[in-house]
Amino acid sequence: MKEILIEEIKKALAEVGAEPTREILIEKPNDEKFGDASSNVAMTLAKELKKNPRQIAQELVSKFKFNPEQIERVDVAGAGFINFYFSKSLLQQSVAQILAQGEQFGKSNVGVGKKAIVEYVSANPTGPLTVGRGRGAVLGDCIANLLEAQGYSVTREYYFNNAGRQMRLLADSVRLRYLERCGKSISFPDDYYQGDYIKDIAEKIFAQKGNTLEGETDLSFFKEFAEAEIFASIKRTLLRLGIQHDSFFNEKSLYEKVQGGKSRNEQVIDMLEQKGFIERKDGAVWFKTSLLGKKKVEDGKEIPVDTVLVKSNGEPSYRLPDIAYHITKYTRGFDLIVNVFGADHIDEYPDVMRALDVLGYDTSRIKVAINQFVTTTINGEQVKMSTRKGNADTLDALIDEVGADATRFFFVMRAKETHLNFDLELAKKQSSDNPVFYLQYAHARICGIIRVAEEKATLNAEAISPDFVKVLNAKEELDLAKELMRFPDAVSYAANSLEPQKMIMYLNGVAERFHKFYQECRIVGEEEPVMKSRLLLALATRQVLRNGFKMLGICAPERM
RNA sequence: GUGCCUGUAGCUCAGUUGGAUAGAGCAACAGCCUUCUAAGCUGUGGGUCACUGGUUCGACUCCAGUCAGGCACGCCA
Repeated sequence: MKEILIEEIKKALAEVGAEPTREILIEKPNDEKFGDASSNVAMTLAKELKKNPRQIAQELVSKFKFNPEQIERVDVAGAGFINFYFSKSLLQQSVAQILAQGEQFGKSNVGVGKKAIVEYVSANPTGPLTVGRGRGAVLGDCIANLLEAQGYSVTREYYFNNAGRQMRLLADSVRLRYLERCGKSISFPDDYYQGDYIKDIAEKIFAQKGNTLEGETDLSFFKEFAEAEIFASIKRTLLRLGIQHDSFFNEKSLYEKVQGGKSRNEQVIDMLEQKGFIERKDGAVWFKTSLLGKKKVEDGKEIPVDTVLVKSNGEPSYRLPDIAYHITKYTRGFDLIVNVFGADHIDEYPDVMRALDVLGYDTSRIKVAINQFVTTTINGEQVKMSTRKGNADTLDALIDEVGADATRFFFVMRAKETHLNFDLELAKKQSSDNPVFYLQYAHARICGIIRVAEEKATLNAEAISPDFVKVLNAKEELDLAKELMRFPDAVSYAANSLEPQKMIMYLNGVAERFHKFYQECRIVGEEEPVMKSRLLLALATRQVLRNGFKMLGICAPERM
């Protein structure tokens, strides 16, 4: 529908002899008396054409040739808004169209033939997922769903590192707990992993091996055992939320030699060196980010800053594999690269972008979704989340308390850049305060109506002729149809901005319109044509809710 | 100290390249169930859009500064 309006505006502009300098925007006015769709195109052109915006709008409107079956009338209002009013038959037909398209309704083909990669979670296997991680996990998953709905072929990737200092620390933490379990007295350092899960892993080792590993000083067994346990637990937690990755990318592979005898890490250094961005000093290899404008300010003076890629002990810093990893996203042929990560990783990303940029990669393909932290409060008191300290609020515990649907919903119902305050006490309450119930209730209600209607009127709702949509007439019916019609726009809007919460906002509107319709319009017991037309509308509403729920990854319950 | 994010109703938050009378849920108050699920619907009250200045026909939106909170600032990952 939007396309039709934009097309017609473009045609009219051409006739008037004006060029649309900016994208033509169609909005839904916030007051229904201003029509069903609105454009401010006349006002944006006022300055260039040196004309009164109202006059421009009038001229455009006089050129419009709309099908009266679709657009009833067009007005000019306010400072120069062009307001469109949809005709009844358009709304009626849209209901039939939704039912015909079924699960496909809301999908778009803008991404067909394009490959997208969404990297999310990417937590190293050092402990259970925290509540804070859950936000990025759900956000990333919803973004992947939305992109799929846009037609992209989407790869969901988890990038992880099972080497390095943190893993050694983890392994030794497990070893010490194991010795403790064997009855040895140990001293457990403060900077080791404190969580109870370490003891659980040690317990498992003890159950399998008894005290045969007491004298073991090599950490590799402990490391591998702990890693396998923790990874399994992470995957289990994610699965509870319906999250499954297609690909697990091990950072270690970037250290391994590929054809030509060099690792991908080394290749990055070679390429940067060719471009003149490498400097070797103090025994380390530096990326000359200072040449690219990186600086810090100290005592009012600006100091250019370079970045270490290989430490003086010969080990790469994490930035080097990060760059190499991103290059693989290009070489693997992804057209759209989405990275989802928490605010704590905000500093590494400009370095990666700088490197990709100087190496000639098109960084406009990369979209970054940075989610702010989740602060959890218990009894009004803030709890800091840290895996190492062991007082972490685990994502698993949260799912136990509030269920998978509410967990997913809570994490994406707010804009990602807000600091989400997750009140555990409130979330535990399984009451009607819970906003996810409002949506799901609408779905359950529809299912209930259809059940009763099929029983009492002995009919098959799915088999009702779509011709009955022509009976739809009441304001509440047409308002609901109008809202349903907007679904495809809502999906692409949410997908383009990587903001699943816009989907929730939209679905809330649908539920609201449905509840109003329900209040005013009875279905069962009405005359047959009216009943059938309303059943069609209810079915279309159910379809939109289902399609939307699927993108959010929440259930569509038949009863509540 | 520097960078990024945030500040909108009592609370949690929406607010579409700057546009029409700043919205929703919860909480409060008042109504609506002999009829398809009242986890719903209707209505009322509630605002210095953190503060100050600037840009312009027009600013919650853009710019500058101030205040408050979060995060990050390592040859840790």
